[in-house]
Amino acid sequence: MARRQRRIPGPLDLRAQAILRAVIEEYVSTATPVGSQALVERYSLGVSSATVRNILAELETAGLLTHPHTSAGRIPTDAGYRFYVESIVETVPLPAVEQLMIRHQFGQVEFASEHWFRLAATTLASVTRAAGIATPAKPRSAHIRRLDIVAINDRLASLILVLREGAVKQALVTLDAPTDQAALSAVAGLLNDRVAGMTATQAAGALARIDEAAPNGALARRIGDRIARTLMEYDASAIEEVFSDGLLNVMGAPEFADSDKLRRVFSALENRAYLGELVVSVAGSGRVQVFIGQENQPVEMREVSLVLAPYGRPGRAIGVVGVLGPTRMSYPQAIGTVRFVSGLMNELVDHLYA
Amino acid sequence: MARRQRRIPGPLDLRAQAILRAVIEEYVSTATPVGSQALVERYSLGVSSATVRNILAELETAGLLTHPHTSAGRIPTDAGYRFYVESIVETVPLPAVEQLMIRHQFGQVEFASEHWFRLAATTLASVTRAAGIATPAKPRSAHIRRLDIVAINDRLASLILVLREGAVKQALVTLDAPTDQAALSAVAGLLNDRVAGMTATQAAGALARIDEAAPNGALARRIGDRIARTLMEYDASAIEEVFSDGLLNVMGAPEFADSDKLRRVFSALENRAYLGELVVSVAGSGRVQVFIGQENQPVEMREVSLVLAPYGRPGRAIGVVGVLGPTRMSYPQAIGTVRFVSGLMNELVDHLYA
DNA sequence: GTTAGCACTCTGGCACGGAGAGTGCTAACC
DNA sequence: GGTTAGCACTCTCCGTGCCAGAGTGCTAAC
Repeated sequence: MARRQRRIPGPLDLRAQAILRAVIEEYVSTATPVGSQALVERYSLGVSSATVRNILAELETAGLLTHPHTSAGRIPTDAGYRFYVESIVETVPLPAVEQLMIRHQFGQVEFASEHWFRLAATTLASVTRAAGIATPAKPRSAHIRRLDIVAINDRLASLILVLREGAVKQALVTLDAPTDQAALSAVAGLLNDRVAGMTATQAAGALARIDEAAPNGALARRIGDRIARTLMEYDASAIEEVFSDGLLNVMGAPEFADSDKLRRVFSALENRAYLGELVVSVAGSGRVQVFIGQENQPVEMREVSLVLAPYGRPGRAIGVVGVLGPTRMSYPQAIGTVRFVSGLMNELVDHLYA
Repeated sequence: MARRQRRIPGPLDLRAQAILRAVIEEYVSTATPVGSQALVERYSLGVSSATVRNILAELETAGLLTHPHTSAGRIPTDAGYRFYVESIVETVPLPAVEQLMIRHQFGQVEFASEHWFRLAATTLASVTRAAGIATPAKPRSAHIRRLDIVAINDRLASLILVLREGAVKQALVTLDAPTDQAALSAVAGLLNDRVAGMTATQAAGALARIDEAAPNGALARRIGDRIARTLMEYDASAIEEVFSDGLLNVMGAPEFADSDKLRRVFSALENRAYLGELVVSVAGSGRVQVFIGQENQPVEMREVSLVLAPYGRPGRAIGVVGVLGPTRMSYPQAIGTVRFVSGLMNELVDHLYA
């Protein structure tokens, strides 16, 4: 059987594919190594366990399955899952009933766009029984739609920036001299005229041309600086926030009975650099992406899988929604669900920009 | 030794207190049951192990220590920790060096008040090596300082409410008829005059008196309703958000090697009702509160302890900062740190309201 | 009241052994 | 040639027994 040796999974005959599929699906649902016996009993393969054993051995030399030890059943390798996802199984769209239910839930929170991405994570978590993750849609470079300045006391003001992309940013500004709300409103009016519709760099340019000698000029300058800095900082961060829900689902999986594994995954999730990079790459791809076990860069993530999809408008704001689960997860379902939710988020964003 | 039987820990002689203290401090640092031998070796008690054993037995009948099994050392009970915290140990103020370091960190984020409470949690986590938790300061009933309306498209507007307490709330409003920014600004001006400085209920009253027949009256009415609802919803939630950091520290403790315990604690932390109640009670108390193991209402929290303190201004906004750790934690240090951080937060809030 | 001494108890680790599961191989079969 | 029955073999898992070690509680002496 080691006759047709192959390193990369080549064209597998249909029967082998069916058996690989059966092993994966059985393992996904039972979490225990799958033996030849169990396969012939539970799947109508039309062959005996001995034949199945031969094929299992083949799949193992092809690198798609392994053995925890000699007398145990087979479990899929990461490559096995990958092959399964790419070549064997067609992704199942989310059942219409669930689609309707989710749409209904999103209807409930109606127009509180800042909560959509949280709801997306929660929904993904409950449908897939894994952890749902989501980031708010964030533009590569934000545009100021409008700014407002509110006095807090005579030396302190709150700067409120409404972005074209829907987000609101807030910052405090200390003032050199006692200033009342009237002066602040005047400056707000002035600056609004100057910077509305601009990005951080454009605004910085426009603000540099403010005449400090003009009435309220120094104040406008000071506040202008704060605006530019706030926007720059916002643009500089790849992700604003990563919201996750249902981590408890993942914690419940038998592969995480050892709390050390959990620790590793959690610590990877606290690593904003990694997540930011991931989000950027997924956002760039424009479609559902699957990262299985070893395919994840950080070692701590090598025992889990991610199914991620971007949402939003490429030119404008982009965010990511997805699912995190053990490598032993139902990929077709996860992919279908993530695809649906990202589509739904797209609709919502479109509605906002229409 | 069962002569002076007592249910509630009565006045313990000084030597017994010293031994209880030694047991607790030894157990806190080693996480293994403490035997009489170890005590005489590591603490200069001036008596033999036999005497120590007698006293340990006394402490056990007093309910302050237990035995995992006959031939094991002693571990403190929750009552033991409670007695230790209340009667034996004086809380240690945070070392000046660390105080300075923390002040410095808070200086770095300068005036982004929305981030203070996150930083507080992060700081508490890193200093105490447990999990830090914090909520933003939230008023019992919010006051509108100012409102602003920004058109998103001709049927959709973003409502921005700046609260006296510093927070900014955002909501979307769908419009019955196509409306431009000019009309929205006019309505914003009108409503600002009407509701500035009001609470939700006051605003609802004032808004009810808007004449729908007046120019822009219907629009003002619609937006007014949205304002009232947004404020009501904000007031209704006991807590806005609970931010936690350093949960990894807690996960690392040996008592959580079993991932099921972790699961329980996490699920309790997802229970907003419980947290809300807790925050309210701590906020009401006005001082550092310690909840040890069994003293926590939810069963899932019976294996951890909380050290919490309120911050903010009683009449206005109040939040909570604190630490969550295993019952086997260094209470004096935790209390000292929490006290310092809540004091620091008070200073910051005062500065904002001054 | 304190202490030395000692019997007693319980855990944790380790070796052993049998049951069970599943494999790989061989030889027969269609 | 592919398929299958049969079987020896391997490895885990689990329960049992055993031993060393830690620590207690008690007693009797100081």
